[in-house]
Amino acid sequence: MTTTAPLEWVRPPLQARSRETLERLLDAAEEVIEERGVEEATVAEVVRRAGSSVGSFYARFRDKEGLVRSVFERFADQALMTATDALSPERWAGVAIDQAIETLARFVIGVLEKKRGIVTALVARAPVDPTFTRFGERLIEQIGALLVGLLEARGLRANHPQPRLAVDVAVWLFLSALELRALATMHGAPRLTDADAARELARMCTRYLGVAETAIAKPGARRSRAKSSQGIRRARTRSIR
Amino acid sequence: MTTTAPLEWVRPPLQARSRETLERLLDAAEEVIEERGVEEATVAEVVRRAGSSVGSFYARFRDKEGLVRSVFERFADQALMTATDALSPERWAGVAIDQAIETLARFVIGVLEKKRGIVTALVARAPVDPTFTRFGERLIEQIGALLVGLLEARGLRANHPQPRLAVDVAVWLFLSALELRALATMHGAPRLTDADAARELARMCTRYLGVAETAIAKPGARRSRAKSSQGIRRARTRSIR
DNA sequence: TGTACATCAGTGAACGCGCGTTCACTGATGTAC
DNA sequence: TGTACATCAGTGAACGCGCGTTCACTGATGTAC
Repeated sequence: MTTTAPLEWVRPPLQARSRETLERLLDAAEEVIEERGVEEATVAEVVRRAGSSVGSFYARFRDKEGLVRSVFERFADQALMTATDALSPERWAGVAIDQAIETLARFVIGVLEKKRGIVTALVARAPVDPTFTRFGERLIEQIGALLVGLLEARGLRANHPQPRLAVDVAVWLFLSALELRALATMHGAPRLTDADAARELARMCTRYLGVAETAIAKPGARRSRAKSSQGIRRARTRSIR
Repeated sequence: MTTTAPLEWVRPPLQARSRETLERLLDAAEEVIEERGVEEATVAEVVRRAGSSVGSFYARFRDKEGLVRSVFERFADQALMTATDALSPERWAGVAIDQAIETLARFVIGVLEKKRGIVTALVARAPVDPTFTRFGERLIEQIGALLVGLLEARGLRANHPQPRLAVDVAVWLFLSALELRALATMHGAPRLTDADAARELARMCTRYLGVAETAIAKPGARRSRAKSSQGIRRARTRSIR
């Protein structure tokens, strides 16, 4: 009633000092969640890692839930930005569509490996929290749109009664498979090597969408596509930390 | 040291009465986990629903973790049994492979909708607990083997450098996609209708595996395959509760 | 430039709730003779 | 068939740990004149 209702998860900092504290708290929280999960990320532990104090914490966040949401929201934003950057048509000029998809798959595998903890937590929250359900939808939609761009730049169109839907389905399959694989790949050797997984996902996409596949390397063979994988490496460094 | 080390999650009941109590505890726990998640499934609440008592609980289970593991193990067993039953070649005699897959997809969608809570909990545990990682692998392997059987019964073989691997990949894609979709589909209308999802998964499998697709119905059209869907309905009633 | 004051930012001990677990006890079931 | 005893099964109050949250206080920063 006094001021505009502050129904936010994080109280905006007003000075540089507290903005830095906020950043440190978010970083520390993301770190602990990544290492030990949301349940283990106690306020005391987060605060300790951030070199802050309990009081400072509650000056920034309404409660612990506010912290968790903020971490997730920041992560979701980064993911969307990274996707946009990684899928810009210029980056992939001159690269065959299936090879582009394969390289992208390897990139996503790498990211998910580092972010397994948060991804797990996010997936676990989706059934409970509409916010994060919608995040997944937005991710698929946006990546779908970008993939359409990649196809159009090559004069390709899905051989399918509903080409646009087909692209979204392909993205859905691609992301689901890699996400679940990332969660399960923690213990022991993975059922499928990273290389196999990436190659087969590319094959699935081209075959399902009915866009011609170029010669996909036989298992064991190596190809060098220095240019495109370099581009991806840049993208990772830039947007995903 | 006294007897053989009882390193089990559940102390085996010795009388009929305590066996019934154990069942009621497991049922109650599964119920609460399904409705409100593992965290909310407190010992007090489980015991209350089971019409039992805290003391009885600790007579059966070493600790709360023992309960959770037992619930998961029971669920995993049921899932494997159901899969075996649902994929027996006799059940699908005379049904085109893509139509069989589409029907199976619809069945899995139905099951996952009812078991969303436990599936979520299982997925969230996979990164932490090798037992449940392995459960996922076993599920894929077993379903893969059964799918090969379905293909062979029709004289089909994956058009792929490594046909057996391709089948496993298809199963991996199939299950991952439906699992993640089940988690995200809780709020509001799903991005993709159940019918669309099932149809496209069937299309993906046939195209990726390179086995001919029969005429897949256009979106909106209805087909009746009373016989096969009847079979599935029986399977659900029998093995999955 | 200096002073006074308001607000922001930070600190950590203390509190209290919720939950898993223990334990002393009562009742039921099985077994030996 | 009956009696005595051992073990199994069940009960719920009490305990204590861990964790989120509060609060009274000190120090830093910005602003008005």
